[in-house]
Amino acid sequence: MPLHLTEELSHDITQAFDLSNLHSVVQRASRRMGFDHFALNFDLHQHHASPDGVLLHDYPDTWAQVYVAFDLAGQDPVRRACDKSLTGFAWRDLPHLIPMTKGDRQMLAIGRELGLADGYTIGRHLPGESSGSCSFVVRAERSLPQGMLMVAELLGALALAAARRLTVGPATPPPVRFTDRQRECVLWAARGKTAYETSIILGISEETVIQHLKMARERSALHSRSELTSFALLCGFIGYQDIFPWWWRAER
Amino acid sequence: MPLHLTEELSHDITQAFDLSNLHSVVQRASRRMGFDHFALNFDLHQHHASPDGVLLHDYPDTWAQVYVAFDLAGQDPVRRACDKSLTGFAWRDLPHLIPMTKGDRQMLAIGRELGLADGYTIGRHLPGESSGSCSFVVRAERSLPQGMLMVAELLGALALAAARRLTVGPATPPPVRFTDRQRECVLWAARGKTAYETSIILGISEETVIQHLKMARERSALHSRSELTSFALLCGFIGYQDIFPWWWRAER
DNA sequence: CGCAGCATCCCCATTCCTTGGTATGGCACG
DNA sequence: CGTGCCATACCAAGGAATGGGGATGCTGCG
Repeated sequence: MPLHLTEELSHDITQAFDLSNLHSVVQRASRRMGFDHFALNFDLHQHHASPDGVLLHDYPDTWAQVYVAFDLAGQDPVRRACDKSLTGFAWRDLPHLIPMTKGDRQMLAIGRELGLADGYTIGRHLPGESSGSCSFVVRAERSLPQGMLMVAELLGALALAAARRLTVGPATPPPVRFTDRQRECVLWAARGKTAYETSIILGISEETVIQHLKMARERSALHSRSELTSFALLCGFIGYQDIFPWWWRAER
Repeated sequence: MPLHLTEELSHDITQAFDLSNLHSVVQRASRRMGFDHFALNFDLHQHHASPDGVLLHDYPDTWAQVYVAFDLAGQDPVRRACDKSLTGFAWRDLPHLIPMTKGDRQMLAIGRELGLADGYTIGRHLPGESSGSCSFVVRAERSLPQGMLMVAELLGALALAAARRLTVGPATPPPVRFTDRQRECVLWAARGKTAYETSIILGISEETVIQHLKMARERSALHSRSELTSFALLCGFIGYQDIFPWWWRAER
Protein backbone atom coordinates (compact mmCIF):
# COMPACT_ATOMS: atom_id res chain seq x y z
CA MET A 1 0.00 0.00 0.00
CA PRO A 2 2.44 2.64 -1.23
CA LEU A 3 0.12 5.50 -0.38
CA HIS A 4 -0.05 5.01 3.35
CA LEU A 5 3.50 3.85 3.40
CA THR A 6 4.73 6.91 1.62
CA GLU A 7 2.88 9.24 3.91
CA GLU A 8 4.03 7.52 7.04
CA LEU A 9 7.66 7.29 6.03
CA SER A 10 7.85 10.79 4.62
CA HIS A 11 6.43 12.10 7.85
CA ASP A 12 9.07 10.28 9.87
CA ILE A 13 11.88 11.55 7.71
CA THR A 14 10.80 15.15 7.69
CA GLN A 15 10.42 15.03 11.47
CA ALA A 16 13.88 13.60 12.11
CA PHE A 17 15.42 15.55 14.98
CA ASP A 18 19.05 14.55 14.71
CA LEU A 19 21.36 12.58 12.46
CA SER A 20 21.15 9.32 14.39
CA ASN A 21 17.39 9.52 14.33
CA LEU A 22 17.56 10.22 10.60
CA HIS A 23 19.69 7.10 10.26
CA SER A 24 17.00 5.00 11.94
CA VAL A 25 14.07 6.32 9.98
CA VAL A 26 15.80 6.11 6.61
CA GLN A 27 16.96 2.61 7.43
CA ARG A 28 13.45 1.62 8.33
CA ALA A 29 12.15 3.25 5.16
CA SER A 30 14.59 1.30 3.03
CA ARG A 31 13.40 -1.97 4.56
CA ARG A 32 9.74 -1.11 4.14
CA MET A 33 10.30 -0.33 0.50
CA GLY A 34 11.98 -3.65 -0.08
CA PHE A 35 15.64 -2.68 0.00
CA ASP A 36 18.38 -4.21 2.12
CA HIS A 37 20.72 -1.28 2.60
CA PHE A 38 20.84 2.46 2.34
CA ALA A 39 23.52 5.13 2.21
CA LEU A 40 23.12 8.86 2.50
CA ASN A 41 25.86 11.39 2.05
CA PHE A 42 25.58 15.12 2.16
CA ASP A 43 28.47 17.50 1.53
CA LEU A 44 28.86 21.19 1.87
CA HIS A 45 30.82 22.63 -1.02
CA GLN A 46 34.18 23.27 0.40
CA HIS A 47 37.48 22.82 -1.32
CA HIS A 48 40.02 23.85 1.23
CA ALA A 49 38.99 22.86 4.70
CA SER A 50 38.17 19.37 5.86
CA PRO A 51 34.83 18.15 4.58
CA ASP A 52 32.19 18.71 7.18
CA GLY A 53 29.68 16.37 5.62
CA VAL A 54 27.22 13.71 6.62
CA LEU A 55 27.59 10.02 5.88
CA LEU A 56 24.91 7.65 7.10
CA HIS A 57 24.73 4.07 5.90
CA ASP A 58 24.16 0.46 6.84
CA TYR A 59 26.36 -1.11 4.20
CA PRO A 60 28.32 -4.23 5.16
CA ASP A 61 31.36 -3.42 7.27
CA THR A 62 33.68 -5.04 4.77
CA TRP A 63 32.53 -2.68 2.06
CA ALA A 64 32.92 0.37 4.24
CA GLN A 65 36.46 -0.71 5.05
CA VAL A 66 37.38 -1.21 1.42
CA TYR A 67 35.73 2.06 0.48
CA VAL A 68 37.70 4.05 3.01
CA ALA A 69 40.95 2.13 2.64
CA PHE A 70 41.20 2.70 -1.10
CA ASP A 71 39.64 6.15 -1.00
CA LEU A 72 37.04 5.00 -3.49
CA ALA A 73 34.86 8.02 -2.86
CA GLY A 74 36.91 10.00 -5.35
CA GLN A 75 36.24 7.53 -8.17
CA ASP A 76 32.79 6.30 -7.30
CA PRO A 77 30.81 6.00 -10.55
CA VAL A 78 27.56 6.33 -8.64
CA ARG A 79 28.61 9.70 -7.36
CA ARG A 80 29.70 10.80 -10.80
CA ALA A 81 26.37 9.76 -12.23
CA CYS A 82 24.62 11.99 -9.69
CA ASP A 83 26.04 14.92 -11.63
CA LYS A 84 24.50 13.64 -14.83
CA SER A 85 20.94 12.83 -13.94
CA LEU A 86 18.06 14.97 -12.76
CA THR A 87 16.23 11.95 -11.40
CA GLY A 88 17.18 8.86 -9.51
CA PHE A 89 18.81 6.04 -11.44
CA ALA A 90 19.39 2.32 -11.07
CA TRP A 91 23.01 1.25 -10.86
CA ARG A 92 22.57 -1.10 -13.74
CA ASP A 93 21.86 1.94 -15.91
CA LEU A 94 25.15 3.61 -15.02
CA PRO A 95 26.70 2.94 -18.44
CA HIS A 96 23.93 5.04 -19.99
CA LEU A 97 24.82 7.98 -17.80
CA ILE A 98 28.60 8.07 -17.66
CA PRO A 99 31.49 6.44 -19.45
CA MET A 100 32.53 3.45 -17.35
CA THR A 101 36.18 2.72 -16.92
CA LYS A 102 37.67 -0.61 -16.05
CA GLY A 103 38.11 0.59 -12.50
CA ASP A 104 34.44 1.54 -12.29
CA ARG A 105 33.31 -1.93 -13.33
CA GLN A 106 35.76 -3.46 -10.90
CA MET A 107 34.39 -1.35 -8.11
CA LEU A 108 30.81 -2.41 -8.81
CA ALA A 109 31.94 -6.04 -9.01
CA ILE A 110 33.57 -5.84 -5.59
CA GLY A 111 30.38 -4.30 -4.26
CA ARG A 112 28.33 -7.17 -5.66
CA GLU A 113 30.62 -9.69 -4.02
CA LEU A 114 30.16 -7.96 -0.71
CA GLY A 115 26.40 -7.97 -0.95
CA LEU A 116 25.53 -4.79 -2.85
CA ALA A 117 23.95 -6.13 -6.01
CA ASP A 118 22.00 -3.24 -7.42
CA GLY A 119 20.83 0.09 -6.13
CA TYR A 120 18.76 3.15 -6.83
CA THR A 121 20.41 6.48 -6.14
CA ILE A 122 18.91 9.94 -5.80
CA GLY A 123 21.23 12.94 -6.14
CA ARG A 124 20.59 16.59 -5.38
CA HIS A 125 22.59 19.77 -5.78
CA LEU A 126 22.28 23.30 -4.54
CA PRO A 127 24.70 25.41 -6.55
CA GLY A 128 27.39 26.94 -4.40
CA GLU A 129 26.11 25.32 -1.26
CA SER A 130 25.89 21.57 -1.09
CA SER A 131 25.45 18.26 -2.82
CA GLY A 132 24.14 14.97 -1.60
CA SER A 133 23.04 11.56 -2.66
CA CYS A 134 20.87 8.85 -1.17
CA SER A 135 21.09 5.24 -2.31
CA PHE A 136 18.82 2.31 -1.65
CA VAL A 137 20.42 -1.05 -2.32
CA VAL A 138 19.41 -4.71 -2.64
CA ARG A 139 21.42 -7.85 -1.95
CA ALA A 140 22.70 -10.26 -4.55
CA GLU A 141 19.79 -12.64 -4.67
CA ARG A 142 17.22 -9.90 -5.11
CA SER A 143 16.29 -7.29 -7.66
CA LEU A 144 15.19 -3.68 -7.30
CA PRO A 145 11.56 -3.27 -6.16
CA GLN A 146 10.34 -1.64 -9.37
CA GLY A 147 7.06 -0.44 -7.94
CA MET A 148 8.87 1.38 -5.16
CA LEU A 149 11.35 3.40 -7.15
CA MET A 150 9.13 6.47 -7.29
CA VAL A 151 8.62 6.23 -3.55
CA ALA A 152 12.36 5.89 -3.10
CA GLU A 153 12.81 8.96 -5.25
CA LEU A 154 10.59 10.94 -2.90
CA LEU A 155 11.92 9.61 0.35
CA GLY A 156 15.52 9.96 -0.77
CA ALA A 157 14.96 13.61 -1.57
CA LEU A 158 13.25 14.18 1.77
CA ALA A 159 16.12 12.46 3.55
CA LEU A 160 18.60 14.74 1.81
CA ALA A 161 16.55 17.78 2.75
CA ALA A 162 16.52 16.55 6.34
CA ALA A 163 20.27 16.03 6.29
CA ARG A 164 20.66 19.57 5.02
CA ARG A 165 18.35 20.93 7.66
CA LEU A 166 20.25 19.12 10.39
CA THR A 167 23.61 20.20 9.01
CA VAL A 168 23.36 23.80 7.94
CA GLY A 169 20.51 24.71 10.24
CA PRO A 170 17.56 26.88 9.34
CA ALA A 171 17.97 29.59 6.75
CA THR A 172 19.42 32.56 8.57
CA PRO A 173 18.10 35.91 7.47
CA PRO A 174 20.83 37.85 5.68
CA PRO A 175 22.46 40.54 7.77
CA VAL A 176 21.75 43.23 5.21
CA ARG A 177 19.03 44.20 2.82
CA PHE A 178 19.30 45.55 -0.70
CA THR A 179 16.89 47.88 -2.40
CA ASP A 180 15.31 46.73 -5.64
CA ARG A 181 17.51 49.01 -7.68
CA GLN A 182 20.64 47.89 -5.91
CA ARG A 183 19.76 44.28 -6.53
CA GLU A 184 19.10 44.99 -10.15
CA CYS A 185 22.51 46.58 -10.59
CA VAL A 186 24.20 43.71 -8.79
CA LEU A 187 22.37 41.27 -11.04
CA TRP A 188 23.68 42.93 -14.18
CA ALA A 189 27.13 43.03 -12.63
CA ALA A 190 26.93 39.30 -12.02
CA ARG A 191 25.89 38.94 -15.64
CA GLY A 192 29.20 40.56 -16.53
CA LYS A 193 27.91 43.95 -17.57
CA THR A 194 29.89 47.10 -16.84
CA ALA A 195 28.35 50.08 -15.13
CA TYR A 196 28.03 51.83 -18.47
CA GLU A 197 26.28 48.88 -20.12
CA THR A 198 23.97 48.50 -17.15
CA SER A 199 23.07 52.18 -17.34
CA ILE A 200 21.95 51.72 -20.94
CA ILE A 201 19.92 48.64 -20.04
CA LEU A 202 18.19 50.25 -17.09
CA GLY A 203 17.81 53.57 -18.84
CA ILE A 204 19.58 55.56 -16.15
CA SER A 205 22.89 57.33 -15.86
CA GLU A 206 26.14 55.45 -15.47
CA GLU A 207 26.84 57.44 -12.33
CA THR A 208 23.63 56.18 -10.80
CA VAL A 209 24.58 52.59 -11.45
CA ILE A 210 27.95 53.20 -9.82
CA GLN A 211 26.15 54.80 -6.91
CA HIS A 212 23.80 51.83 -6.42
CA LEU A 213 26.71 49.41 -6.47
CA LYS A 214 28.60 51.67 -4.08
CA MET A 215 25.68 51.62 -1.65
CA ALA A 216 25.32 47.85 -1.96
CA ARG A 217 29.01 47.42 -1.17
CA GLU A 218 28.80 49.74 1.79
CA ARG A 219 25.80 47.92 3.20
CA SER A 220 27.52 44.59 3.05
CA ALA A 221 30.92 46.01 4.02
CA LEU A 222 32.58 44.59 0.91
CA HIS A 223 35.09 46.21 -1.35
CA SER A 224 34.87 44.52 -4.70
CA ARG A 225 32.30 43.75 -7.30
CA SER A 226 33.12 40.05 -7.44
CA GLU A 227 32.71 39.60 -3.73
CA LEU A 228 29.49 41.56 -3.90
CA THR A 229 28.01 39.27 -6.54
CA SER A 230 29.08 36.14 -4.64
CA PHE A 231 27.51 37.57 -1.53
CA ALA A 232 24.29 38.43 -3.32
CA LEU A 233 24.09 34.88 -4.63
CA LEU A 234 24.72 33.45 -1.19
CA CYS A 235 22.02 35.60 0.37
CA GLY A 236 19.50 34.84 -2.34
CA PHE A 237 19.30 38.42 -3.55
CA ILE A 238 19.97 37.12 -7.02
CA GLY A 239 19.70 33.62 -8.41
CA TYR A 240 21.74 31.47 -10.76
CA GLN A 241 18.80 31.05 -13.05
CA ASP A 242 18.65 34.81 -13.32
CA ILE A 243 22.23 35.20 -14.38
CA PHE A 244 22.94 32.82 -17.17
CA PRO A 245 19.90 32.26 -19.31
CA TRP A 246 18.97 35.89 -19.68
CA TRP A 247 20.49 36.37 -23.09
CA TRP A 248 18.59 33.85 -25.11
CA ARG A 249 15.38 34.94 -23.49
CA ALA A 250 16.17 38.51 -24.37
CA GLU A 251 17.08 37.82 -27.97
CA ARG A 252 13.70 36.74 -29.21
CA MET B 1 -6.46 7.73 -6.55
CA PRO B 2 -2.96 9.20 -6.52
CA LEU B 3 -1.36 5.84 -7.18
CA HIS B 4 -2.86 5.14 -10.58
CA LEU B 5 -2.76 8.79 -11.41
CA THR B 6 0.90 9.09 -10.62
CA GLU B 7 1.81 6.06 -12.64
CA GLU B 8 -0.21 7.12 -15.63
CA LEU B 9 1.03 10.70 -15.66
CA SER B 10 4.64 9.84 -14.99
CA HIS B 11 4.53 7.38 -17.86
CA ASP B 12 3.20 10.05 -20.20
CA ILE B 13 5.84 12.54 -19.15
CA THR B 14 8.77 10.19 -19.44
CA GLN B 15 7.54 9.12 -22.89
CA ALA B 16 7.21 12.66 -24.21
CA PHE B 17 8.73 12.71 -27.68
CA ASP B 18 9.09 16.42 -28.30
CA LEU B 19 8.65 19.72 -26.51
CA SER B 20 5.14 20.40 -27.73
CA ASN B 21 4.11 16.93 -26.61
CA LEU B 22 5.77 17.59 -23.28
CA HIS B 23 3.75 20.77 -23.04
CA SER B 24 0.51 18.82 -23.50
CA VAL B 25 1.25 16.06 -21.04
CA VAL B 26 2.52 18.38 -18.32
CA GLN B 27 -0.47 20.61 -18.83
CA ARG B 28 -2.78 17.63 -18.50
CA ALA B 29 -0.89 16.46 -15.44
CA SER B 30 -1.30 19.84 -13.78
CA ARG B 31 -5.07 19.70 -14.34
CA ARG B 32 -5.39 16.16 -13.06
CA MET B 33 -3.54 17.09 -9.90
CA GLY B 34 -5.86 19.99 -9.27
CA PHE B 35 -3.80 22.89 -10.55
CA ASP B 36 -4.84 25.51 -13.07
CA HIS B 37 -1.53 26.41 -14.68
CA PHE B 38 2.00 25.21 -15.10
CA ALA B 39 5.33 26.62 -16.19
CA LEU B 40 8.53 24.80 -16.95
CA ASN B 41 11.85 26.34 -17.76
CA PHE B 42 15.10 24.59 -18.38
CA ASP B 43 18.42 26.29 -19.12
CA LEU B 44 21.81 25.07 -20.17
CA HIS B 45 24.82 26.77 -18.67
CA GLN B 46 27.02 26.47 -21.73
CA HIS B 47 26.45 29.87 -23.20
CA HIS B 48 28.90 29.40 -26.03
CA ALA B 49 27.64 25.95 -26.96
CA SER B 50 24.11 25.17 -28.08
CA PRO B 51 22.19 28.31 -27.17
CA ASP B 52 18.92 26.71 -26.32
CA GLY B 53 16.65 26.83 -23.35
CA VAL B 54 13.15 25.61 -22.82
CA LEU B 55 10.19 27.64 -21.65
CA LEU B 56 6.82 25.93 -21.63
CA HIS B 57 3.82 27.37 -19.84
CA ASP B 58 0.12 28.01 -19.97
CA TYR B 59 0.05 31.12 -17.84
CA PRO B 60 -2.42 33.83 -18.80
CA ASP B 61 -1.26 35.83 -21.80
CA THR B 62 -1.44 39.04 -19.84
CA TRP B 63 1.06 37.69 -17.34
CA ALA B 64 3.45 36.53 -20.03
CA GLN B 65 3.31 39.97 -21.60
CA VAL B 66 4.01 41.72 -18.34
CA TYR B 67 6.79 39.26 -17.55
CA VAL B 68 8.59 39.86 -20.80
CA ALA B 69 7.88 43.57 -21.03
CA PHE B 70 9.38 44.38 -17.64
CA ASP B 71 12.11 41.74 -17.79
CA LEU B 72 10.79 40.25 -14.60
CA ALA B 73 12.84 37.11 -15.10
CA GLY B 74 15.75 38.85 -13.45
CA GLN B 75 13.79 39.59 -10.31
CA ASP B 76 11.59 36.54 -9.99
CA PRO B 77 11.62 35.47 -6.33
CA VAL B 78 10.40 32.00 -7.26
CA ARG B 79 13.48 31.38 -9.36
CA ARG B 80 15.76 32.66 -6.64
CA ALA B 81 14.17 30.34 -4.12
CA CYS B 82 15.00 27.40 -6.38
CA ASP B 83 18.63 27.94 -5.40
CA LYS B 84 17.79 27.63 -1.74
CA SER B 85 15.67 24.52 -1.41
CA LEU B 86 16.34 20.86 -2.09
CA THR B 87 12.64 20.12 -2.35
CA GLY B 88 9.69 21.82 -3.91
CA PHE B 89 8.15 24.74 -2.09
CA ALA B 90 4.87 26.61 -1.96
CA TRP B 91 5.00 30.24 -3.01
CA ARG B 92 3.51 31.33 0.25
CA ASP B 93 6.62 29.99 1.97
CA LEU B 94 8.93 32.17 -0.11
CA PRO B 95 9.73 34.53 2.78
CA HIS B 96 11.21 31.57 4.64
CA LEU B 97 13.60 30.84 1.82
CA ILE B 98 14.79 34.19 0.55
CA PRO B 99 14.63 37.83 1.62
CA MET B 100 11.66 39.45 -0.08
CA THR B 101 11.93 43.00 -1.31
CA LYS B 102 9.13 45.34 -2.04
CA GLY B 103 9.48 44.57 -5.72
CA ASP B 104 9.16 40.86 -5.03
CA ARG B 105 5.92 41.30 -3.13
CA GLN B 106 4.63 43.57 -5.85
CA MET B 107 5.42 40.97 -8.46
CA LEU B 108 3.54 38.26 -6.59
CA ALA B 109 0.63 40.66 -6.13
CA ILE B 110 0.45 41.35 -9.84
CA GLY B 111 0.53 37.63 -10.47
CA ARG B 112 -2.36 37.14 -8.08
CA GLU B 113 -4.38 39.77 -9.86
CA LEU B 114 -3.81 38.05 -13.17
CA GLY B 115 -4.92 34.70 -11.81
CA LEU B 116 -1.79 33.17 -10.32
CA ALA B 117 -2.69 32.90 -6.65
CA ASP B 118 -0.33 30.33 -5.23
CA GLY B 119 2.01 27.76 -6.66
CA TYR B 120 4.30 24.88 -5.94
CA THR B 121 7.69 24.97 -7.62
CA ILE B 122 10.25 22.24 -8.11
CA GLY B 123 13.81 23.29 -8.94
CA ARG B 124 16.71 21.16 -10.06
CA HIS B 125 20.37 21.80 -10.79
CA LEU B 126 23.10 19.81 -12.43
CA PRO B 127 26.35 21.52 -11.56
CA GLY B 128 28.13 22.74 -14.62
CA GLU B 129 25.39 21.67 -16.95
CA SER B 130 21.90 22.97 -16.47
CA SER B 131 19.20 24.29 -14.20
CA GLY B 132 15.48 24.17 -14.41
CA SER B 133 12.29 24.72 -12.53
CA CYS B 134 8.73 23.50 -12.86
CA SER B 135 5.79 25.29 -11.24
CA PHE B 136 2.21 24.21 -10.73
CA VAL B 137 -0.16 27.06 -9.99
CA VAL B 138 -3.71 27.58 -8.78
CA ARG B 139 -6.10 30.44 -9.47
CA ALA B 140 -7.23 33.01 -6.98
CA GLU B 141 -10.33 31.31 -5.65
CA ARG B 142 -8.53 28.05 -4.95
CA SER B 143 -5.80 26.77 -2.73
CA LEU B 144 -2.98 24.33 -3.34
CA PRO B 145 -4.06 20.67 -3.46
CA GLN B 146 -2.15 19.61 -0.38
CA GLY B 147 -2.49 15.89 -0.99
CA MET B 148 -0.98 16.29 -4.43
CA LEU B 149 2.17 18.17 -3.60
CA MET B 150 4.27 15.03 -3.36
CA VAL B 151 2.90 13.91 -6.71
CA ALA B 152 3.71 17.32 -8.12
CA GLU B 153 7.20 16.98 -6.74
CA LEU B 154 7.66 13.75 -8.66
CA LEU B 155 6.02 14.82 -11.90
CA GLY B 156 7.82 18.15 -11.90
CA ALA B 157 11.16 16.41 -11.62
CA LEU B 158 10.22 13.99 -14.38
CA ALA B 159 9.14 16.87 -16.58
CA LEU B 160 12.48 18.58 -16.03
CA ALA B 161 14.30 15.37 -16.85
CA ALA B 162 12.24 15.07 -20.01
CA ALA B 163 13.02 18.65 -20.96
CA ARG B 164 16.68 17.90 -20.47
CA ARG B 165 16.48 14.73 -22.51
CA LEU B 166 14.77 16.59 -25.35
CA THR B 167 17.24 19.45 -25.19
CA VAL B 168 20.72 18.12 -24.62
CA GLY B 169 20.17 14.65 -25.99
CA PRO B 170 21.95 11.60 -24.66
CA ALA B 171 25.48 12.90 -25.22
CA THR B 172 26.48 15.44 -22.61
CA PRO B 173 28.97 17.97 -23.90
CA PRO B 174 32.24 18.19 -22.00
CA PRO B 175 32.04 20.89 -19.35
CA VAL B 176 34.53 23.67 -18.95
CA ARG B 177 37.38 22.66 -16.69
CA PHE B 178 39.71 24.85 -14.67
CA THR B 179 43.24 24.02 -13.63
CA ASP B 180 44.03 24.01 -9.93
CA ARG B 181 45.82 27.32 -10.11
CA GLN B 182 43.02 28.92 -12.08
CA ARG B 183 40.47 27.77 -9.56
CA GLU B 184 42.58 29.09 -6.74
CA CYS B 185 42.85 32.50 -8.34
CA VAL B 186 39.13 32.59 -9.07
CA LEU B 187 38.45 31.69 -5.46
CA TRP B 188 40.50 34.58 -4.14
CA ALA B 189 38.82 36.85 -6.66
CA ALA B 190 35.44 35.74 -5.34
CA ARG B 191 36.73 36.54 -1.88
CA GLY B 192 37.28 40.08 -3.07
CA LYS B 193 41.05 40.01 -3.34
CA THR B 194 42.80 41.95 -6.07
CA ALA B 195 45.34 40.34 -8.33
CA TYR B 196 48.14 41.90 -6.32
CA GLU B 197 46.80 40.63 -2.98
CA THR B 198 46.26 37.19 -4.45
CA SER B 199 49.83 37.15 -5.71
CA ILE B 200 51.10 37.79 -2.17
CA ILE B 201 48.85 35.06 -0.78
CA LEU B 202 49.87 32.47 -3.35
CA GLY B 203 53.49 33.57 -3.36
CA ILE B 204 53.61 34.20 -7.10
CA SER B 205 53.81 37.24 -9.30
CA GLU B 206 50.86 39.53 -9.82
CA GLU B 207 51.23 39.03 -13.55
CA THR B 208 50.81 35.30 -13.12
CA VAL B 209 47.59 35.75 -11.20
CA ILE B 210 46.31 37.99 -13.98
CA GLN B 211 47.33 35.33 -16.45
CA HIS B 212 45.46 32.56 -14.65
CA LEU B 213 42.33 34.66 -14.47
CA LYS B 214 42.76 35.52 -18.12
CA MET B 215 42.92 31.85 -19.03
CA ALA B 216 39.91 31.03 -16.87
CA ARG B 217 37.91 33.76 -18.57
CA GLU B 218 38.92 32.54 -22.00
CA ARG B 219 37.94 28.96 -21.20
CA SER B 220 34.50 29.94 -20.07
CA ALA B 221 34.14 32.63 -22.73
CA LEU B 222 33.41 35.33 -20.17
CA HIS B 223 34.70 38.86 -20.03
CA SER B 224 34.50 40.00 -16.47
CA ARG B 225 35.71 38.89 -13.11
CA SER B 226 32.28 39.06 -11.52
CA GLU B 227 30.72 36.85 -14.16
CA LEU B 228 33.63 34.45 -13.79
CA THR B 229 33.11 34.06 -10.06
CA SER B 230 29.36 33.56 -10.48
CA PHE B 231 30.05 30.95 -13.11
CA ALA B 232 32.60 29.15 -10.94
CA LEU B 233 30.08 29.03 -8.11
CA LEU B 234 27.39 27.72 -10.40
CA CYS B 235 29.64 25.00 -11.78
CA GLY B 236 30.74 23.97 -8.32
CA PHE B 237 34.38 24.91 -8.88
CA ILE B 238 34.16 26.96 -5.72
CA GLY B 239 31.58 26.99 -2.94
CA TYR B 240 30.07 29.48 -0.56
CA GLN B 241 31.89 27.83 2.30
CA ASP B 242 35.16 28.59 0.58
CA ILE B 243 34.30 32.24 0.24
CA PHE B 244 32.33 33.12 3.34
CA PRO B 245 33.45 30.74 6.07
CA TRP B 246 31.44 32.63 8.65
CA TRP B 247 28.10 32.08 6.98
CA TRP B 248 27.04 28.52 7.70
CA ARG B 249 28.71 28.37 11.09
CA ALA B 250 26.72 31.39 12.15
CA GLU B 251 23.74 29.78 13.83
CA ARG B 252 24.18 26.51 15.56
C1' DC C 1 5.14 68.59 8.73
C1' DG C 2 9.74 66.81 9.26
C1' DC C 3 12.66 63.06 8.42
C1' DA C 4 14.46 58.76 6.81
C1' DG C 5 15.02 56.07 2.91
C1' DC C 6 15.26 55.68 -1.85
C1' DA C 7 16.50 56.83 -6.64
C1' DT C 8 18.65 59.84 -9.43
C1' DC C 9 22.67 62.67 -11.13
C1' DC C 10 27.54 64.82 -11.10
C1' DC C 11 32.93 65.44 -10.21
C1' DC C 12 37.66 63.72 -9.29
C1' DA C 13 41.82 60.96 -8.19
C1' DT C 14 43.61 56.58 -7.70
C1' DT C 15 43.74 51.94 -8.33
C1' DC C 16 42.43 47.87 -10.67
C1' DC C 17 40.94 45.05 -14.61
C1' DT C 18 40.94 43.57 -19.41
C1' DT C 19 43.13 42.50 -23.66
C1' DG C 20 46.68 41.96 -26.76
C1' DG C 21 51.10 40.22 -26.98
C1' DT C 22 55.80 37.21 -25.69
C1' DA C 23 58.57 33.77 -23.24
C1' DT C 24 60.68 30.02 -20.23
C1' DG C 25 60.74 25.64 -17.72
C1' DG C 26 58.47 21.36 -16.16
C1' DC C 27 55.88 17.25 -16.89
C1' DA C 28 53.22 13.64 -19.09
C1' DC C 29 52.00 10.87 -22.89
C1' DG C 30 52.21 8.60 -27.11
C1' DC D 1 61.47 13.22 -28.59
C1' DG D 2 58.22 16.18 -30.08
C1' DT D 3 53.63 17.95 -28.69
C1' DG D 4 50.40 19.63 -25.61
C1' DC D 5 49.24 21.39 -21.21
C1' DC D 6 50.38 23.79 -17.16
C1' DA D 7 52.57 27.31 -14.22
C1' DT D 8 55.32 30.96 -14.19
C1' DA D 9 56.68 35.87 -15.52
C1' DC D 10 56.66 40.31 -18.12
C1' DC D 11 54.98 44.62 -21.00
C1' DA D 12 51.77 48.27 -22.69
C1' DA D 13 47.38 50.64 -23.47
C1' DG D 14 42.83 51.65 -22.64
C1' DG D 15 38.87 51.01 -20.12
C1' DA D 16 36.56 50.07 -15.69
C1' DA D 17 36.04 50.08 -10.75
C1' DT D 18 36.63 52.21 -6.19
C1' DG D 19 36.27 55.78 -2.66
C1' DG D 20 35.85 60.48 -1.53
C1' DG D 21 33.07 64.46 -2.11
C1' DG D 22 28.09 66.84 -3.18
C1' DA D 23 23.22 67.51 -4.95
C1' DT D 24 17.91 67.14 -6.11
C1' DG D 25 13.26 65.23 -5.82
C1' DC D 26 9.94 61.78 -4.27
C1' DT D 27 7.57 58.65 -0.91
C1' DG D 28 6.03 56.82 3.23
C1' DC D 29 5.45 57.24 8.08
C1' DG D 30 4.83 58.91 12.72
